[in-house]
Amino acid sequence: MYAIKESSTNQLNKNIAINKCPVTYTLSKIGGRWKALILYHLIGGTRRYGELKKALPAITEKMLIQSLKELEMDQLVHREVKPVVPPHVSYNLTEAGNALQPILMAMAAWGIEYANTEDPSGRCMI
Amino acid sequence: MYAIKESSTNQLNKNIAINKCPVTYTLSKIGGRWKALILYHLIGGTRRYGELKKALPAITEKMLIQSLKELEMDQLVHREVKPVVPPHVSYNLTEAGNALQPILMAMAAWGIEYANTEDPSGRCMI
DNA sequence: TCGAATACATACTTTTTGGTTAGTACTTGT
DNA sequence: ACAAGTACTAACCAAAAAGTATGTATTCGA
Repeated sequence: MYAIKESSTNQLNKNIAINKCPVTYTLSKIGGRWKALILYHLIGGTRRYGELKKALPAITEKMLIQSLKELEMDQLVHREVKPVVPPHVSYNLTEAGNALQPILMAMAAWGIEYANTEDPSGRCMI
Repeated sequence: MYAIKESSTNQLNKNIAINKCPVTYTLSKIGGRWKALILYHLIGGTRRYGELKKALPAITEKMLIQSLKELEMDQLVHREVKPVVPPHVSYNLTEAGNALQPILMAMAAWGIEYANTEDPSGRCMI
């Protein structure tokens, strides 16, 4: 027989880990399928929403805006809207976002060295 | 109305990302709730199963061995069994695992700088 | 007046990840 | 004979993450 769950230990454990450990904290900000990738693309400089979409053909629009929104809330990217029509929205790294660059580069380097990724340039054109 | 799903785009997308992008590849190896943390603890040197368990009180045994197993399969940690009883199993980083050290350290440093984690030493005693 | 272009929003479903509970094997100490 | 210690294993389930499909607003140019 199975006992009843009263609250999410999953969520609880997550928060414990995030609050007590900087490594987990960092991972919570750049983890998931797409965030690191988006950040990596923004290292190149400001990008419009549509440019990101083109650079990441495999991502769905939902995941792209969802990720961008979370990154914005976490103050890793900055969103700028030009009030024109059709809309013109661009994204670029904040200071904290920029500070992730060494991590992202190190991850790319490690991946290039220890994996057989198809594109050894590390440009991440997914 | 909803169309029928014939195969996992989720899995597909994941594999595309992993195969084409070294950043995503790296993340796929150290992502998730516990792996980075375990690796981080192994930086200190060889640890027994029970030592890891004690160091990470919040992790369940299932997640600990599951993570260790995956890390072993990915050749990031090496598992050594002494055929005694009670069993004596220890884990340590492989060369590839060791090469992750700069990334882990950089993640810890970023977390310490940009978060208010409870333990600013970065020791990750969860 | 209709379509194209841009940047989203929302409701819903599937897939994956993580947690719960209970049990195993083997030997030493009491 | 039985508990304790060590390192697991497996069946089951809940919660989170990711994907699908469809719809919105605005204005310009044809």
